Amino acid sequence: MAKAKDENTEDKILDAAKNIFQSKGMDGARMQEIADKAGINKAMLHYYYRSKQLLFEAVFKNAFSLLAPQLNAILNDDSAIEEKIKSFTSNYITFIIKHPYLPNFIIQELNRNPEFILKMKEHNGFPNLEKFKKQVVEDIKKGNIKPISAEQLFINIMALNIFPFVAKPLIMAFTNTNDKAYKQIMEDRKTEVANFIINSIKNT
Amino acid sequence: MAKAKDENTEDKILDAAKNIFQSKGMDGARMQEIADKAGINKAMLHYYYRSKQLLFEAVFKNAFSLLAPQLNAILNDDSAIEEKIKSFTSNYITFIIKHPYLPNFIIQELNRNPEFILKMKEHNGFPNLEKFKKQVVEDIKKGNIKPISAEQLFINIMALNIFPFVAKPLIMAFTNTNDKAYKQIMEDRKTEVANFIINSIKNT
DNA sequence: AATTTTGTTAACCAGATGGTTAAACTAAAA
DNA sequence: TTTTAGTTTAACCATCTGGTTAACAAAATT
Repeated sequence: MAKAKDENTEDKILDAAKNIFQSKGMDGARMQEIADKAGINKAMLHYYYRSKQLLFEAVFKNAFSLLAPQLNAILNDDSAIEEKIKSFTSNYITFIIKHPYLPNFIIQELNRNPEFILKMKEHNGFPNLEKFKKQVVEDIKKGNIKPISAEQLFINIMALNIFPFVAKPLIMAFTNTNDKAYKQIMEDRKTEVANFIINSIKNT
Repeated sequence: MAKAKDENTEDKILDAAKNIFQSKGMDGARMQEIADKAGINKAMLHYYYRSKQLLFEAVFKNAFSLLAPQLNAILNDDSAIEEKIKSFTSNYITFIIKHPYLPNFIIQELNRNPEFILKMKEHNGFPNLEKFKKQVVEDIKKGNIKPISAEQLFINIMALNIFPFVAKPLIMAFTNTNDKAYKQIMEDRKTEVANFIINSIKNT
């Protein structure tokens, strides 16, 4: 993964930190390793980001702000619920294949430090269920879909999309697949998952 | 969480280590903290388990052997697929509510060290999909359920059951719920999830 | 050109951390 | 009662780790 050489130091640090933090977590990451990866002196990390904690937070916020818009796509979009689920599933899986460490990183670090989410909530663009709730209620009333709480449906959508990546080693072991086969299964899920959800909720 | 006082030292250590490792992970855990929690001298940890790594492995194997039988329940049981899903979902969620750190611990540490799963595969009783695959194929042939690959179905079942616990802080934030409301949602899922899955796969 | 500000480095530091050791203690065996 | 083997502790150690400092270099400002 060759880094652009015309990057300024601050960005070089952030890129390196992203890399190390996302694969090893806050506790497993070493400032020296980040400095080495960035090709600079360790003191520079502190010059630009003051402390490991602050550098970590910069990386975390960065990662989170990559994930949040994806979720908003399903929550605040105007399209029909069936369309939403289809496009979200396909887009989201494509997205994670591009950023494989992301969901696990966020989940792991939020579990280590749950108060952290409060800082994220302050940002505008933090995912919010209100609109989605209305849509679900409306669709149930119209008889388009079977009764289900919007929260449960939302959790199911997240679970089916995110979990397979978070639990990759577990799934590879249980299904006895190698990396290639796993990748294919994930590829299949781009349509599979949407069908699974829609089958479950649509009224026949 | 008062520990039984008649426990022998080895067990006291394992209990304390379980506690610390499962909430802080391998990297975040400190040997001194484990010793303190066990109420003994730090040297005892090394006397009984030689190193942090070996103590950790003891804890991990322990945790894994708690999870594996749960999965075998759905994979190697003889009951009908609909029954399986219902009982598994209910049992599994009950189980995790009792051991909230477990799934996250296993997933986190397997991601940190994916080769670790190989050691687990050696154990007999390691979950295996073969029987479940046959059952799914059979049920599709009979027209009981819609066509779906056993792997995808298995992944979906795991995802819907496990993810909400792994991503607890995320879900609480997005659905804007407190601990009590979250607990209720999980309680509801004991039946909700099974219905969701069965709705999706059963032929009408 | 002189000077101030910003960026960068090597060397260093204090505290934490996993692990060791030798001695003390305990209880069971001889 | 004495040995002996197993158990426990306090003190210690080498290394690692996040962070600091002081000197230096390169821009930017005057």
